[in-house]
Amino acid sequence: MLDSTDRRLIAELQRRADATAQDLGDLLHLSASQAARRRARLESEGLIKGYTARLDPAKLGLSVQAFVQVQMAAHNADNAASFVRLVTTLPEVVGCWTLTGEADYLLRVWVTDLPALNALIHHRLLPHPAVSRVQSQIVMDQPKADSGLPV
Amino acid sequence: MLDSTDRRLIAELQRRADATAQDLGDLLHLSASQAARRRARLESEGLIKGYTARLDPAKLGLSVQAFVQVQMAAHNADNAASFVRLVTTLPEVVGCWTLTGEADYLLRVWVTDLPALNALIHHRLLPHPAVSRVQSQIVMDQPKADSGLPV
DNA sequence: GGTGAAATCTACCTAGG
DNA sequence: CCTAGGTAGATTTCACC
Repeated sequence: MLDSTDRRLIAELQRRADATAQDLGDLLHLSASQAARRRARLESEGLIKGYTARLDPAKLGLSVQAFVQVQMAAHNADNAASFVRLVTTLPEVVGCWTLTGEADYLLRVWVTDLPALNALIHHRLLPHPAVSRVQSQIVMDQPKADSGLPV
Repeated sequence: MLDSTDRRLIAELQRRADATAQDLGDLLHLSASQAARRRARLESEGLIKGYTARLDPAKLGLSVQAFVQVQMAAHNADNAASFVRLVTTLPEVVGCWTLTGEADYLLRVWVTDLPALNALIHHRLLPHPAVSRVQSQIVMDQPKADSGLPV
């Protein structure tokens, strides 16, 4: 249901989604029509959920990336739903995860500068009634940028 | 140099990179040729670095996502370079950041199951001579998936 | 795996501010 | 002079063989 050619195909599409069917065929030693057919199948199966542009944060004026750990005052569904609603409305928050362990939420944020990070924390996150504690760590370096999923 | 139309354009391309010039033109109330020209300009300027496919982890058999904090035994350039080399060769590690604070590296990993996570930690990370301590937290839920950068 | 019609892109042209 | 819209040729996709 997913052979090694499919895996090489999706690996390449994670690297370069604008590859043409001809490009993919050349890479996989397949005809363009076969490569296109495989890609269409992976899309319709939902394995490929879509395509996105990779942007340069610096060229958007985003110089500070940080991870923010957020602890909740109480662990109930209302608090959680309300906080998640807040987080989804904040464009600077590009990812949010709930983890095992003590911190309730881990946020990944991109902001223009340090004052913007402080504003986010003190004027958006901390005022929320369900939030009890917020701890942020700035990203100094990113030795491995978001590579795609392992295939 | 980057007007509101450009911003709406890149926002849409983060959402749906396979939009045609016609689609983008309709959205932005521009002709297809102008939308295509703006996209080409943003690509050549490097603001759009490329395009990638978004995959469904579950359909790839990846059921466990985790964040792994790694502390180094000593803080010197050789150790760091050696560890970064290791990390870049591990496909399960889809992101690696160095943060302010006590943990030296934060890794984001995708694995098939919990044993695979343990194997990664105990057979790949901990045996590295520069690594002193490893702490992992499993992702329970992802209320906000990797949304694009704020534009 | 191949083919042709349809869609799309791209380079060039013209018009208007 | 710069930006927008239009057009034709080249490229790519897609449905069918």
